[in-house]
Amino acid sequence: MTAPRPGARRPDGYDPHAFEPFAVTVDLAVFTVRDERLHVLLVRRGQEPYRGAWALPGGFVLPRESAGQAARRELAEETGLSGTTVARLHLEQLRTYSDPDRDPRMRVVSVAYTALVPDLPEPRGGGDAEHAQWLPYGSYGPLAFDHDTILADAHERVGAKLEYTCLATAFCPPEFTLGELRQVYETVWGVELDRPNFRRKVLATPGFVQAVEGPPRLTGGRGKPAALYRAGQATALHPPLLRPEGRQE
Amino acid sequence: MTAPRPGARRPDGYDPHAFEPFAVTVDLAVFTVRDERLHVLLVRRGQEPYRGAWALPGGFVLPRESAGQAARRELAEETGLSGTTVARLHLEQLRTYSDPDRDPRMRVVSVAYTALVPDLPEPRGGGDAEHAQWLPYGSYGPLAFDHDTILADAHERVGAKLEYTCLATAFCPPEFTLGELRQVYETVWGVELDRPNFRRKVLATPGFVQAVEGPPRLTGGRGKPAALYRAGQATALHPPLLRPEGRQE
DNA sequence: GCCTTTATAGTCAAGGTGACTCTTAAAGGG
DNA sequence: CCCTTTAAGAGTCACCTTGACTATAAAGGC
Repeated sequence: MTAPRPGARRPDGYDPHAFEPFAVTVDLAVFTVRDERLHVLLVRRGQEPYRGAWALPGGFVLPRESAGQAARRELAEETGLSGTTVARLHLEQLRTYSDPDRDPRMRVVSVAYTALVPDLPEPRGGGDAEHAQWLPYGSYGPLAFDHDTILADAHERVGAKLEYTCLATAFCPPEFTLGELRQVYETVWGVELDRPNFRRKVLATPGFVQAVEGPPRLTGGRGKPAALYRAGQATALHPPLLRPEGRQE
Repeated sequence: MTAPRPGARRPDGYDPHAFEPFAVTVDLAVFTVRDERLHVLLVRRGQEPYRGAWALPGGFVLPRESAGQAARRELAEETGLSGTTVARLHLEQLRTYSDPDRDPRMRVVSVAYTALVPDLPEPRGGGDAEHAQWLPYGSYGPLAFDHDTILADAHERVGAKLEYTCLATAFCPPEFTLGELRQVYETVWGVELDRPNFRRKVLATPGFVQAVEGPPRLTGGRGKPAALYRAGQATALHPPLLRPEGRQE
């Protein structure tokens, strides 16, 4: 009834040719906050199918690498960032998409990853169709393949993780103000948060952020200069920072 | 540098033979609560590698099915339950394991699923090595392949989801008492919960459970007979029901 | 009839939350 | 230079949730 299987109890002999070969790829949902809007890294397809449509960056998993290694390699290639820089970015497996018809050409199983990055300089060759570009979330037509679904799942996941992890600092540069951190929450959730309450909750969570000693200023904008903070060593938030009319998956 | 890729921007022509073929399987971490202990469904391997070791049930994804369909099919085969019964069980994708060396024979990428079931009758042919068996969580030696890792990840995920979803009812029969529901939390989390407080929180969450009209009793054990409840239509818990010294992923 | 066990009701103090106000320190415009 | 605008940051207050705890009710075992 079924092919032999690694790790199963079936008595059949093991035959490497008795299974259907699949292509395995990774797809990347890369988010950043730029100009107070959530942006996504996308590439324009130059061939059929979906020629001319936007798609998530990604690529094949190579013979000797794991899906996670493939994702980090693709992220470095698409953003033009150095390997050491990419190694510090937040990259997390989202889930795997395996509908038999998700690619009209052949059977492709794709492991999707979500990456969160601070506002980076425009990817190498900005504006060049050869490289990925930042687009405001939602500001594009339908994406190729099932990438709209993947991106929606990724957005939902990021929004949920902001509630109970310190993930928001991954969107920020090494040193940031509480206003910038609040911007992350407001941008991803699409809501406005009360400034004093946000401040109180963040500072009340040990290990979320830690104050930077230096001069308590960082100007360029209007208003009273804000103190600088660095990401703390905590990874989970207790208690969680729930969004106003919160839902979850 | 890389093979051509569906959904990417590369200008290369598309060549279905330029990628490495992978086998794609599903692995199942199936939990239940039996005799106040958390149990897992395992199969004993009858062949090398890991001959004689316990392993998670699972199998190949067939050419015309998605990973989710494969998982449900395998679950029906391993438990001996009917397709309609299995269709009602809670089944959820956990994550994908793709280390190049996770199977010594060949390249196998496995999509892991977590299933939660009420205390079922022993799988067909109970005690028969041909079929899966329930074992108390942790009561076995090292599992085959990376299945210890998968199972630990699944356990962590289930524990976390009990906090902010109505998942616990998936462990219970159609009608259950609040004591049984509390048993689920205590068993999965490995803690004791205060009865009155647990009751207050569950009943305060709209849509978590709904009272059954009938006679407010279900006896067989000691103590005052408990009222019966059914699972409500809610899926998320607001506010969450946090475990005592809670951690998360 | 007593003791044990479990369900269910109720109390209370501590702490977290949302909504708000007020002050301070900058930038920009006339 | 003054006044307005903007944002940071301090502080208040009523409400609600929470954990810890006490009390009562209803069953079974001896």
